[in-house]
Amino acid sequence: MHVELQLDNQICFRLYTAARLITQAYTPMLNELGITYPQYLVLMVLWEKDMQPVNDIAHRLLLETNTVTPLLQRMEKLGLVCRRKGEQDKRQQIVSLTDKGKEMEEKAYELIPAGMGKQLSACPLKLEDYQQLAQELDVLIESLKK
Amino acid sequence: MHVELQLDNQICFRLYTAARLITQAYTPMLNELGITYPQYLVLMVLWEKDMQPVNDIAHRLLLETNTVTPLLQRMEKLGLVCRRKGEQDKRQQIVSLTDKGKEMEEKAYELIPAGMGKQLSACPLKLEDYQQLAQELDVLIESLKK
DNA sequence: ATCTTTTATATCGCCTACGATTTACTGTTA
DNA sequence: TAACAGTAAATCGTAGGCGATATAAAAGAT
Repeated sequence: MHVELQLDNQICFRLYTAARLITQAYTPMLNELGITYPQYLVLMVLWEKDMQPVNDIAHRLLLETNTVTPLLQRMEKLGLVCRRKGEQDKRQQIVSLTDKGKEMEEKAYELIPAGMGKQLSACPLKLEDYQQLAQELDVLIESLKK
Repeated sequence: MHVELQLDNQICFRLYTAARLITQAYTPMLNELGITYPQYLVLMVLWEKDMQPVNDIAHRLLLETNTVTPLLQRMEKLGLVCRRKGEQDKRQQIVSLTDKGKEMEEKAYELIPAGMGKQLSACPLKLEDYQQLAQELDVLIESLKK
């Protein structure tokens, strides 16, 4: 078989796998919070800056609105966010955190860094390795978004 | 907000994003082949070694059988693989490539390395960077699979 | 040999992702 | 201002991922 087509030689397969596995590592903590990983991402975006239109959230996460809209609808049902029409631009839906959504930041702060630290304690990567990894991923991401 | 919970500080968000974007980069070539990225992964596994039970394919890809089974069912409909009961162990389904599935390797070899090279030509990462990235991802993956 | 446990797949339900299309509203132009 | 092009969300359909459960066959125990 062609060497170029071997699974072991593919950066994409590694990214695909690493992304799934590290998301799975978040799951126990996220289960305690009652949310999923993409929902956690949306909350992080809103913790940084509350009251954003759907498009801004989607751009921040590099997702399409047809992914984010249903995500927000589910989060609204969970009582984490609320959505209301934009006042200057009525096409927009402005998404804001409910009290429950805001309070979840403290709970996440108590659970997630500790939980991930525990799960990655066996991982021999050092702080510099993570920083380098982050930097290389940023370069790759920047090149791939058109 | 807590620095630990900022999107920009999260390796997981980078992996999640990089995985999605690089998969999207494969899509134009995979569309020409009429398959999806996970289907391409299964084909690569079978190009390496034909006639494998569902479990072996799933283990190779670090996926669950409840992901792989429907994937294989769709690939069977596309005429890429066929499945038949194992002879020694009748619980197993042995998956093998059809002629169409085998021929796709050559087409993939013509399309994919060239297509990805083109899309990553703007990416400033060098060969050593990719090798290092691959190595760090392998370490991370190894630590995360239980 | 029968009963129990384990194992290999399959099925079900929910939640993403995302291409394609639709709807409502805005901004622009004739 | 009436028509039109552009934009923000929403909707629809298809294909993953994955937890939970079901089913059938194999392996082990009594």
